[in-house]
Amino acid sequence: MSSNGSRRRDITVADVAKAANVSKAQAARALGNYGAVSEDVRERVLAAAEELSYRPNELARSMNTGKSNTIGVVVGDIENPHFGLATRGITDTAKKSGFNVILINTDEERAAEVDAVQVLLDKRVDGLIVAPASSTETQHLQRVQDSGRPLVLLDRAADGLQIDTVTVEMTDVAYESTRYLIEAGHRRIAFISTLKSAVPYSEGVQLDSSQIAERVNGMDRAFLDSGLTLPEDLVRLNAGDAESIRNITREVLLMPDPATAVVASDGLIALSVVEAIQEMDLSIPEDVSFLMYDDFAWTRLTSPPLTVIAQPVYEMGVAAAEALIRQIEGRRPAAVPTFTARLIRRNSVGAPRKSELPSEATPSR
Amino acid sequence: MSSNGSRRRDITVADVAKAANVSKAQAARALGNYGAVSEDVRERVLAAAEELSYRPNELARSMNTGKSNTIGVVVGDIENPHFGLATRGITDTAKKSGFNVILINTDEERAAEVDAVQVLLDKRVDGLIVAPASSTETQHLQRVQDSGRPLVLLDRAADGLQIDTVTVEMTDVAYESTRYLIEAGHRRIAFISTLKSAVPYSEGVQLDSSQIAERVNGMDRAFLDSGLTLPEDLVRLNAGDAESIRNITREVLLMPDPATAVVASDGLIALSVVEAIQEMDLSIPEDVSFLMYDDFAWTRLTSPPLTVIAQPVYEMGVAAAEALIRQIEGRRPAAVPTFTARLIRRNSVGAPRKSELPSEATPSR
DNA sequence: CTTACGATTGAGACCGGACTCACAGTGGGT
DNA sequence: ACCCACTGTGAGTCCGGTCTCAATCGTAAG
Repeated sequence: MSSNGSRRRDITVADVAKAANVSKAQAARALGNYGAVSEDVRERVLAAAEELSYRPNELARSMNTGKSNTIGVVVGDIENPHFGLATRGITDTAKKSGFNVILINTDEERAAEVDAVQVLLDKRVDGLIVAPASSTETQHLQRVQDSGRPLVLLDRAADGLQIDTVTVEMTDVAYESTRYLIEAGHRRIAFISTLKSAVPYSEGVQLDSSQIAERVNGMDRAFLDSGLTLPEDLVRLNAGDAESIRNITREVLLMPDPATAVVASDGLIALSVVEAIQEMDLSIPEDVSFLMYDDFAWTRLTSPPLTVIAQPVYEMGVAAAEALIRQIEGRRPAAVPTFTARLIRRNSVGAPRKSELPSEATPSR
Repeated sequence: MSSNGSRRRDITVADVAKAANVSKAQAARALGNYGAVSEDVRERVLAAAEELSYRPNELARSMNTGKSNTIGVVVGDIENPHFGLATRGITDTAKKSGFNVILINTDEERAAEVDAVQVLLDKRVDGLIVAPASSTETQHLQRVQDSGRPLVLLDRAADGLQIDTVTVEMTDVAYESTRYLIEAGHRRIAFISTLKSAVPYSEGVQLDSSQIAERVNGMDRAFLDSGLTLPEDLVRLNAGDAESIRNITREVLLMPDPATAVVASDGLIALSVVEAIQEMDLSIPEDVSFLMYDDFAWTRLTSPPLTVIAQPVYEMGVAAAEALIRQIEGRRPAAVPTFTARLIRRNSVGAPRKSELPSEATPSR
C-alpha cells in the first residue's frame, strides 16, 4: 500500500481534482467546504481525497488567508517550572481555539528576545505572547505593536507601552510578607533575584523588571511603615547560575551584620539558596528564616515546609492566551483580569536567632 | 515615521524592487543573496529594503523551498520538569542549527497525539520529535515515516518500527536499584506508574511503554536473581492525578502485607507519594523506604535527601534534536547514542521497620 | 573587427491553496 | 413563452517568495 520511501511529492488539490474528474476549483470547494458544490461532485472529491490520502498544505493555506493559526510564545526559560506552568496554560487555551504554539527560549537575554520576536513575525504568526526580559528596553515590542500584529505581555510590563499585559500585582504581597518577617523580629532581610543590573541596588536605582521593582517597593514600604529602613546592601541582583546564587547566599549570611532572613525571588533561586543554607549547616527557621516566590509542590515536602508567595501562574497563561486570541479575532473589549499573589505561611519563618531587638525602633503597630 | 495603526499590508520584494528601480527578480536575488547581482543594484536594493523595513515572508519562502526551518515536538506534558528539560535540550540544539520549534502537548492521550502529529505534518514541519504515549499503537508514527518526513522518538520506543529513538536503557538500573532495596531487606517493593493499562499488572501483561516495561523487567530479574519473586500486586499502573496517586500510596502501605519500600516512576508521582507518606505520619526511611526516577534539584532538599535514578534528560533532548537534524539534512549515518541512567544513593532507603526477614529465602550473593 | 563567453537583468512560471468572475442550467413567477 | 434568481462549474488570478530561461551587455580572445 505505502511502500516506496521518501521523495514522494505531496498530493495537492490538483491531484485530487484530476482523480475525481472535476476542476481544481470544484475540488477545492468540496474540500474546503465553501461555495456551491453538488452532492455528486462532493462525494467524488471526498472519495478521491481519501483514496489519495490528501492533506491540505497549511503553509499554502496560510499564505493567502493571511492566518497561520499559530501564536508565538517567547519566554525566558521553559526549564523553570514557573514558565512551564504558564506555557501549559497558554497551550491548553490556544488548542481550544485551534491555535498552535511556537515556543522560543531566550535565556533571559535581550538579544535573543529581539531575535525571537523577529523570527516569529517573519513566520507570520497570528500573534505573540512575550515575557519580556526587560521592562525598559522595549523597542522591539514597540515594533511588533507598530506592525499591527497582536501582542500580549506576560509576567512583566513594558514601561510606557500600551500593550495588554497579564501580571500579578506584587507590591501588596511583598509588603505583607515583609511585614510578616519584620513582626517575627527580622531587620536584616535579604532579597535575591536573577534580575540583571549594571549597578548594585540602592534607593532610586531604576529596576529593569516591573515585577522585581514592585517586590522591592513593597519591601521598602513595609520597612518604612515599621519605622525602619530597607537594608539596601541585602538586595542582591545578578544572581545567575547555581554557583553564583550559592555565593551570594553565603555572603549575606556570613557578613558582619548578617541577614537573618532570606527571600528568594523565584523557584530556581530558592533551590540553590536552600542548598547553600543546608551546606552551611544552618537550619530553617532556627538559624535563618526563608521565604520564596512561587509555590511549587516540592516546597511542601522539605522540612520544614517552606513559606511561599503563590502566584496563579497557570491561570495567567490562560488569561494571556485568551487576551491574545481576543485581539486576533478582532474583538478588543474585555479587560485583562488582574491577578494577585498570596502569602502561604508554612514553617520556614521564625524569630531570628540572637533576638537582639533593635534598641531605637520597634515595629509600629 | 511609523504612525498609522494596523491594517498595513506587508512590504514585499515587489515593493522593494519598485523603490530600487529594478526588476522583482533582481531585488529577490540581492535580498536572498544568490545569483549574480551588480554592486550597484545590490546597494540600491538593500537601501530600499532598509528604508521600507522589508522583512521576507517565511511562509512564502517555505512554500517553494519546501523547507520551513521548523521542527515539531510532541510531548506528554511540558509541565513535567522531565519534559521541560528535554524540551530545553531540543530547543537549544535546534536554535543552533537555525530551526524553530512548534511544541504540542498531548496530556499523554493517544488521540491528542495522533492529532498533534497530523497538525505538524500539515504545517509541513521539516521533521518531528515525538515522545509517544504508547509503544504499541503506532500507526500514526508509521504514517509519518511513510510520508518520508524525518522522525525521531524520545524516551519511549515504538515496537517494531525502524525509527531513530533516543532512550535510556532502564533494565540495568532498575535491576541495580531493586537489588539495592532487596539487600537492604525489602521484599514488598511497590512500583507506581502513570502508565495506563486496562488490566492490573501481572506476569506476561504486555506493558504499553518500553520504558516502564524495562523497569519492571529489571525489577523482576532482580527478584529472580535473589531467589525471590516480584510482588505483582504492588506494581501499580494507572496512577493519574495527585489524588489517585495518594490513594494508591495509602493502599500499598496499609494493606495486610504492606509495602516496605515504594518506587515512584517519575518526579510528578514522587511528589504525591512523598506527600501521602508524610500525611500518614510515616517517616522516610525509618517506616518506608523511597526511591524515584528522575533526579530533580529538590530531591536533595528534603530530609532525608531522596535516593534517585538520574537520567540524562537534557542530553537526550540534544541527541534527539541532533539525530533529527541529521536526517533533515540528509546525512543518515551517525548512530544515535545510547544513554544510561544512574542510581544515586542518598538517604531515603533503609532497612524495613519490622525486620521480619523471610524465612525460606535469603538474598543470593 | 568579429566572436565568444561570463556577468547582468527582466519576464514569467511555479509552489498549493483560496477566491473572483463569467457562463451554463434550472425552476419559479407572471 | 420570457425573465430572473439561483445553484454549479471551470478558467484563471493572487499570495510572496524562488528559480528558470532567454535576452542584453561588456569585453577579452582570435
